[in-house]
Amino acid sequence: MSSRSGADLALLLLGSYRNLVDEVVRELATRGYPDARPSHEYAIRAIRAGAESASDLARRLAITKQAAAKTIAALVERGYVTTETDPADIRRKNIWITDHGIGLITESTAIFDEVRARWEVRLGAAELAELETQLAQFVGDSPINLDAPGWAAGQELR
Amino acid sequence: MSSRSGADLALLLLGSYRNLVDEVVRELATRGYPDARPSHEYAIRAIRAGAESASDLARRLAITKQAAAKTIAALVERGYVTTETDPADIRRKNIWITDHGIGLITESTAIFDEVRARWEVRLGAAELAELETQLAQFVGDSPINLDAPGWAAGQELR
DNA sequence: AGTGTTGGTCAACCTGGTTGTCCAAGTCAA
DNA sequence: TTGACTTGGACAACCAGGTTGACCAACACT
Repeated sequence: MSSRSGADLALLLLGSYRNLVDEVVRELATRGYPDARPSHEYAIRAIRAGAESASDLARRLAITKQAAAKTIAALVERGYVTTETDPADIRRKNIWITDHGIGLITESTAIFDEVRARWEVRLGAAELAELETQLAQFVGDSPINLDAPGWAAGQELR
Repeated sequence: MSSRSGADLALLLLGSYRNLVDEVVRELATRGYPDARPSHEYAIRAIRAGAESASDLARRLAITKQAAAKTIAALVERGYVTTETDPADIRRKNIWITDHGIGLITESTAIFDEVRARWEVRLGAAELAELETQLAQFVGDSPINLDAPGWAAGQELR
C-alpha cells in the first residue's frame, strides 16, 4: 500500500540532501566562511583523510585528476590549503591543509551535527539511526566514503 | 549512541539519490532513451503536471525562466516536447509533450518503480514506507513537489 | 638503457544553472 | 483611451563542477 512512487523517492532523497547542505552552507557563510562550497568541504575532508596529492584526491573522490586539480586550485585560492612540491618526487605536489581549512571543516562538522541533531529531535534518535542504517544499505554497494577510495564508485576508477 | 555524523548523513542522502538516479538513467539508455537526463524527466513531469509555458515551468521547478527556456530547448531538440505560440497571447509559447516524451516518462516511471521495488525487498515494505515518511519531514518545509510550485523552495520564487 | 606507468597541466567542451538587460505584449486603472 | 505596471521571452555573459583528449616530465622496473 505504498502510495509513493520511485520517482518521488528520488526527489525526497535529493530534497533532504539539499535542505541539509543548503543550511550548512548558509550557516557557514555567517560564521566567516562565505566562499565555502560543499565540494570544498568534501575535498578537504578527503585530504585530511589521507589524500596527499591531486591524483590521490581524484581517486578518493572518484573524479578525474583534472577536476581534482581545479578543486585544489580553488582551495588554494581561498586559503584553505597550500601545496608544495614533494622533495622525494618532484612530479608530486603535496597538499597541506591550512589553519583556515581546519577551521572550515571544524565549523562545518559542527553545523552538520547541529542540523542532524534537529532532525533527531523531530524523528527520535532511534528512528534517525535506523534511517541512516537503511540509507547505508542503498549506498552499500558503492560506498560514499571519503575515508576510502571510490566514494562514488560504480564508475571505474581513473 | 549515534556513531554517524551529520556530514555522513549528507553523503548517505546524496549517495542514495545518485545510486537511484544513475540506475534509472542507465536503464533508460538501454530502452531507447540514451539522451535522457534526470533534469529532462523532472521537467517533462512538471509540464505534464500543468506547466504550460517556460515561465510556468520556471516557477514550478523554482529555477530562473532562462534556465527553464534552456531546458525546454533541450527537450525540443530531443523531440520530447514541441512548442507553439499561444493564439490568445502571442508572447506565450505553449509546451506540448510528444509521444516520444510520453514514452520517456512512462519508461522512466516504470524503472524508478522497479528500483524502488528492489529497495523494498531489501528493507521491507513497511520500513521503506517509514523511511519515505521520515524523508518527507525533512523536505516538508520546502516540498519538492512537481505537482505544485516551488519544489525547491526556500529560495524566493522568481 | 629502454619501456611502461604515474603526476600534473593545457585546452576545449558539457550540463545545469545564474545575473543583468531588454523589449514586445498583455492588464488594469483613471 | 491612454499611461503605468506586469509578464513572457530572449540575448549575452558568466559560473561551478565536472568531462575528454593530448601531452610531457619524472619516476620505476626490468
